[in-house]
Amino acid sequence: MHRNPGPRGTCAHEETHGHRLNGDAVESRARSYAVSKGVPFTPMRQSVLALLAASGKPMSAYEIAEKVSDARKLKAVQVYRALEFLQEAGCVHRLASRSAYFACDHLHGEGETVVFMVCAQCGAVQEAASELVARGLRGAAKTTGFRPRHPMIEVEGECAECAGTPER
Amino acid sequence: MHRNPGPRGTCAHEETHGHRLNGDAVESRARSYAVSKGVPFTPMRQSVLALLAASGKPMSAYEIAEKVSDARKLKAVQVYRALEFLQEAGCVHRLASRSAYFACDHLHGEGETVVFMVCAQCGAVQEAASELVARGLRGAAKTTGFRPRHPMIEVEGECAECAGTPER
DNA sequence: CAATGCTTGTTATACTGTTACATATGAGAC
DNA sequence: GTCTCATATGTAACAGTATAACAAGCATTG
Ligand SMILES: [Zn+2]
Ligand SMILES: [Zn+2]
Ligand SMILES: [Zn+2]
Ligand SMILES: [Zn+2]
Repeated sequence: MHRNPGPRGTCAHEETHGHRLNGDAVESRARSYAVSKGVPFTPMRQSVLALLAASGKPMSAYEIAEKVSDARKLKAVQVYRALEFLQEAGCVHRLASRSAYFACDHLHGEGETVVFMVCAQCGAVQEAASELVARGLRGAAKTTGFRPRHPMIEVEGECAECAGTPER
Repeated sequence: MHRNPGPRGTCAHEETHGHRLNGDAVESRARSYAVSKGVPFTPMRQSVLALLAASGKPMSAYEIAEKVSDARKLKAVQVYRALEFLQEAGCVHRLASRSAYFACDHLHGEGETVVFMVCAQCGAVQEAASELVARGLRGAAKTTGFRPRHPMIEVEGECAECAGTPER
């Protein structure tokens, strides 16, 4: 469903949406990953990813379960299973600060240190890789001999729109 | 309980303990905060803080409820209330990546950007403030006009001890 | 004493996530 | 085709995390 709607351009009513992303590109990344693992990209996985990509904002697993495809009401465990696959595929991230999940259309390199910037007003998430942050983390670790493996960086704040349009 | 045990030096069996911290100093910080807010530093708050400080490792709220003072079995809500106070007082942090709480004996400045380094093996947490990370975050935010407020940085990895003594 | 403000005790409930097991589906192997 | 195997799905129960609501206690103060 909702395949090939043409180019996903910016649309006029951003306030109801999260950061617009290219759902087709995200989905094709998921498909590639599925192929590479020799597993199917099932309708279940497709639906969850499509919902997240269309929303563009973080949603809790239960929120996803309610809203997926307007049809069959999913159980939480089904959503978690789909999310597990999508996270492995790199199409979805988990926001620990909110226990929420969101679609990502970036292609993250292996050692990349990614910063999630979460708007406290509208919930939208922006991502940025920062080599400077990565260096800072390595420096912090070195002072104590800590061996860093998986950094998790989430910054709460206000996105440009919400900061410019307070309380709207 | 376990007041004035003299200087808290390193002890011989670190594997069962987290990073040793000065429980007295932490508690006195909590007392100061209580005074400054005109509220009491109650036995409830004292017990929870003492347990966390003695353990030196992150514990879940329910774990705290079970282990506090060996006596009266606390309800979760009581633990959460104590933790709320202690977090405001700056004596306890929450680890979002583990939904766990740990005592902190640092005195964090207002805008300080703190990195939590969590050992995947032993669970111990080390903290370090990094101005370099702070600059990196500001840089990442600037590219999109994001206004950062509360960074949350948790790095999973291995502490020096566990990295040096794998699988022991 | 009475009023106020905060803490505590208690119950219930919401939200988040996992385990276990039965069933279905789909791709090779025979 | 059918068997077999691995994986995905359906279903139920449960474990773990966190908050809401309200009664009761205990202090300080007027
Ligand atoms: Zn991403
Ligand atoms: Zn916003
Ligand atoms: Zn700290
Ligand atoms: Zn360790």
